[in-house]
Amino acid sequence: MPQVRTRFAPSPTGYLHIGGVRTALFCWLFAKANGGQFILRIDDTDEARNIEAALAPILHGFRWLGIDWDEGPEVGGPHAPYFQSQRKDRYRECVAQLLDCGAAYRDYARPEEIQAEREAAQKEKRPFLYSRQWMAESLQDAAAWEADGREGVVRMKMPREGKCEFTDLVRGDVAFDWAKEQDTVIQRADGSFIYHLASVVDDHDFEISHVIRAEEHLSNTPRQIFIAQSLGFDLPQYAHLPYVAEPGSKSKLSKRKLDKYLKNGDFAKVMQHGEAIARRIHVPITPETFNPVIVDFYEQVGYLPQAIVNYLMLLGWSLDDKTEFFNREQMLESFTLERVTKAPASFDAKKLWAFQDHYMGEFPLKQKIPPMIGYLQKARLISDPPPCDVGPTLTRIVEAAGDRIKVMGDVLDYADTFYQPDDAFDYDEQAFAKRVEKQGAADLLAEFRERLAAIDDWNVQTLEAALQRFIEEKQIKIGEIIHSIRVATTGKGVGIGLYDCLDILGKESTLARIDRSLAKAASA
RNA sequence: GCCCCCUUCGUCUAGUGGCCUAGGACAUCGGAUUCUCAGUCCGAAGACAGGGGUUCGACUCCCCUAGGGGGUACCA
Repeated sequence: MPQVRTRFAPSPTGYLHIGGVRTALFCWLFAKANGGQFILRIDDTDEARNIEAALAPILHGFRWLGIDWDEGPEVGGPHAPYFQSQRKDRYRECVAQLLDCGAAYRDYARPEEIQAEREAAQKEKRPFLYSRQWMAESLQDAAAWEADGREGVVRMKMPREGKCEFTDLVRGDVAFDWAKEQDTVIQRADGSFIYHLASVVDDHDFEISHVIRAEEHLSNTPRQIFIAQSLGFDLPQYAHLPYVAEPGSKSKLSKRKLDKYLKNGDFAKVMQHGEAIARRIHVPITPETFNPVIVDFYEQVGYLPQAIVNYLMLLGWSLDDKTEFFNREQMLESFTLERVTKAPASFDAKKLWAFQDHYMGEFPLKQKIPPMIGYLQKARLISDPPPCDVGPTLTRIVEAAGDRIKVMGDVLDYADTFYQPDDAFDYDEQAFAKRVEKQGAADLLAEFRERLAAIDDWNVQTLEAALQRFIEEKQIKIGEIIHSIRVATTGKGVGIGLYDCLDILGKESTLARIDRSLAKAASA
């Protein structure tokens, strides 16, 4: 096989769409699995103003996911520039060549005139084909029409017989009638260039061997093939991927329909969970920047990139009937286009969550600590720079929390109380009412507080022993006391194991917190 | 309207004529374990879009219908 080169061509929109990443991932995977290169090209044909700013989050997102590019923005490469906005001279040259060889023509029809022909055809239920009435056969034609105030566009003079046949690496053999293909515009009246022309020229110039893109381009392929062939280019291999569909439907996933997706329970849960974290770390929550259709959402909330990549890889691809987890090497070893599915796959935020759960579980404790310190800082629970003793304590907390922490941001829920002052930590009032203010609970708590006060050697074992002895003497079940201790010392109804909790807190804090809670209960 | 593509449990999928009374995963629902929560273990329920062919035999091949999606743009 000749050198494999694939490309992904994002538009600088300011955000990285989850569906776009999936397509890019497959391009990257295919290139890397075949010892090739992955190129990033920027589709900024329409006069985008602030390209740099709109591009930054996209490049950042790719890097975060570990999808690195061999050529493109910021890294350059032998075919630079990789921005369509900077390649207009080249497109102009190609249009001239197309005009010269007769594959394209200048057309002076007004949009209304084309529209009228189209409607007439539809009325008669026959396929529309432009009459080429305003096709300039000569310079004189052109001059005359221009004098008439008409504006010219450049159209491809598509073949009107035969079939366009090609083999798609995902779809198999596909065929289109040439006669059904419109004389597509390649250059607008204002001189700007249409995507199809730019794309074909770029793919050729950048030596792209495999055009892997979303299936919405399948129907566009014949016209691109014609443009490429007319320019004398060798054709790349094509592979059209099914698009990523919205939760619970087969429509294409779109950033704009967030409201609709939030009606889906699983999607809503993931969103709410993310929002709760975002609020605590002061990340603005707007549909434009913060929602589960955008990759940045996951980075903010603290998902692991490998979870996202693994999930996305399995959206429209599978190795067999069993294998679910792939590390980098396994991905590259097993990825093939042949095993890409043909039908669209809906995005299931809950399943992504399950992958996150898995990868978080095997992520080394030590490596969790630095990012988690970041969350504590952003939530203003600790200073920046962090106090030097934060590491060991946080490690104990995180270890005790175990797999309760699903994403990095969850650390806030389990650690916050340990970083708040004994006289000012927050209470979950509902839990407090249920467990501390309950009949008799405060008395038991007060009694057990004295047992705690008597412990000299404060550790998990002695704490557990003390509580066990206490419930035996009192002839009560552990459930009758343990919850009130938890709420009294942490303010929360749920949390890490109680003995770990008290040990981390230390004797002094534990007693102070119980006292504060008893006072609070008494005053209620 | 015309052209093209697609269609297996709620979701992601395995399945290339007999291995399928259709397998796995997520979600769901039970039950067990546990100091809460999370987890873990065990179990249950759940699909070949419909109709015709072809064949000894069809989830697998062919045709039709329906549904979904895309294209038909001086959008990408």
